[in-house]
Amino acid sequence: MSAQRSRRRIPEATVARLPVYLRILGEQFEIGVANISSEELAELAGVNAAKVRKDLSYLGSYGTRGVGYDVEFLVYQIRRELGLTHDWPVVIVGAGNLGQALAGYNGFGDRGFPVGGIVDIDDSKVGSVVGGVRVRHLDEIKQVVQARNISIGVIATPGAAAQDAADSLVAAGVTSILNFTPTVINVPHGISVGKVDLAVELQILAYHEQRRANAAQGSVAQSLSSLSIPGESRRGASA
Amino acid sequence: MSAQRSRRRIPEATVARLPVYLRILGEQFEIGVANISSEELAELAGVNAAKVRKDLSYLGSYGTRGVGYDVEFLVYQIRRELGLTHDWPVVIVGAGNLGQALAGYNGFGDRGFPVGGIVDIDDSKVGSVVGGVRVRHLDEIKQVVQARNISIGVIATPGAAAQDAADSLVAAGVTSILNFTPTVINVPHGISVGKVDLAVELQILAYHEQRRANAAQGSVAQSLSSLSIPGESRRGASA
DNA sequence: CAGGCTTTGTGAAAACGTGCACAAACGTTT
DNA sequence: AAACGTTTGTGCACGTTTTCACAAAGCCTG
Repeated sequence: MSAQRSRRRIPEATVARLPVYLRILGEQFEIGVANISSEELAELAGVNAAKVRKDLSYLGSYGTRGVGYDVEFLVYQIRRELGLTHDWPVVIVGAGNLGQALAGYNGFGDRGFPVGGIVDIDDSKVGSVVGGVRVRHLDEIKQVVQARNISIGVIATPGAAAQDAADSLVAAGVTSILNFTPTVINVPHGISVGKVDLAVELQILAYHEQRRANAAQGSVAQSLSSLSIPGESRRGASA
Repeated sequence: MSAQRSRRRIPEATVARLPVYLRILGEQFEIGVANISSEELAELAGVNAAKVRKDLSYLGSYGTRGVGYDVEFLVYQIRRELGLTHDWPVVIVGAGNLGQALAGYNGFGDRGFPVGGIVDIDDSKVGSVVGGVRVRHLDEIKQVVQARNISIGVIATPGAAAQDAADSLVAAGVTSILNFTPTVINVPHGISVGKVDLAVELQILAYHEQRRANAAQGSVAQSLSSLSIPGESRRGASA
């Protein structure tokens, strides 16, 4: 039974990076890499090596000094910490363009999040099959959620319907929501919300583009264009 | 003519929130709201009012004490700061499931990012029309980019092709990339990279779900699970 | 089994982001 | 024109995240 007691709480910034490490480690394992150093993993993830070590240290002391980390073991530990030891079926609200694309996207189920149901408010969509799942009416969401014990919902409706969708999801018993609309949704305490907004991402890039343009105009031609590595980072969810 | 000189650099966290304010302000303007306080805007955006004021203060002192902010003027200022005073056509690499969904998604062009081109490496896809744009071959990407003076590229390929796509985009002259694949890409200095990864978002939610489950098991059924309203934040790009 | 080389794990410092609290500034009312 | 209520703009303290730097711990070689 349980040897491990209460893990220290993992910082949100670290939680957001663990999936990236996980994916990379999985790939490395596939191609036969049995051991990896923080330096190598950092290179592949596009981050600082010290950050990798600190992130991994929240899982426990699973590295070997002078050697590195056992890839397979690390994969197991990260999966365990993220709660990926079993599947998390999701319910998609909205069977329009986006909902259909999401349902058809295999990289969804492949990564432990099978589509457990799709609902839509539009009768003309109900009954059709997308991604191998039959679309049911929004009114039946509670049955869908409870039948499969679903705790994660995805909102893929038009923005105007997002709050209604969120309310329906919460009423049906869902406790985590991934919102693909640009609308900000309100949920009760205790419900986690994640957001993906294409327009926001593009507008951030536009800001950098515009900044580049201004800088080029302000100063003269500058910059060496030596190759190097990028740099990513992530966001937090709720708390 | 340029009256304004060098703006102070805006923190990345603020840049990520400005699009959210912008959207809300646009909606408010549509329904006839001419003036708004930081408190009201904060409520609608799901953030702290002081944060709203600090964010807006990076644009300049455009509020009126005792009154609030002029909605229309604020919309203009944010758009100007984000570089949204003109369209930014984008080129999509990959005409598969995701690429087609993106091209067909109107909320893309509607928000100032029209699809200026789609390319794919697969000859069988070349020539078909998605979202009103004809798919061209990856080899022609440079012509596509230069003909429309495109500076933003979107990677919607399978993960394994992401680095190649990034290289092609950079070679074609694109300076900002939005990567929809789970693969981490390397780009030269000076190229901005944004990333959208469904699996990562879901895995973060899974972590919170699992944590909730553990907590419920660890302690007895406890009262209200205190934690969490929404609360979002965003990421930085490269440099 | 000692000495050298490598790599982890982590304290401590620096950088960054958030939220409180309040003076300054504005409109309104008397 | 003074007193009052409202709301901005920001200094400051606090919390979080990143980065540095190095001792501790392991392997390997001779």
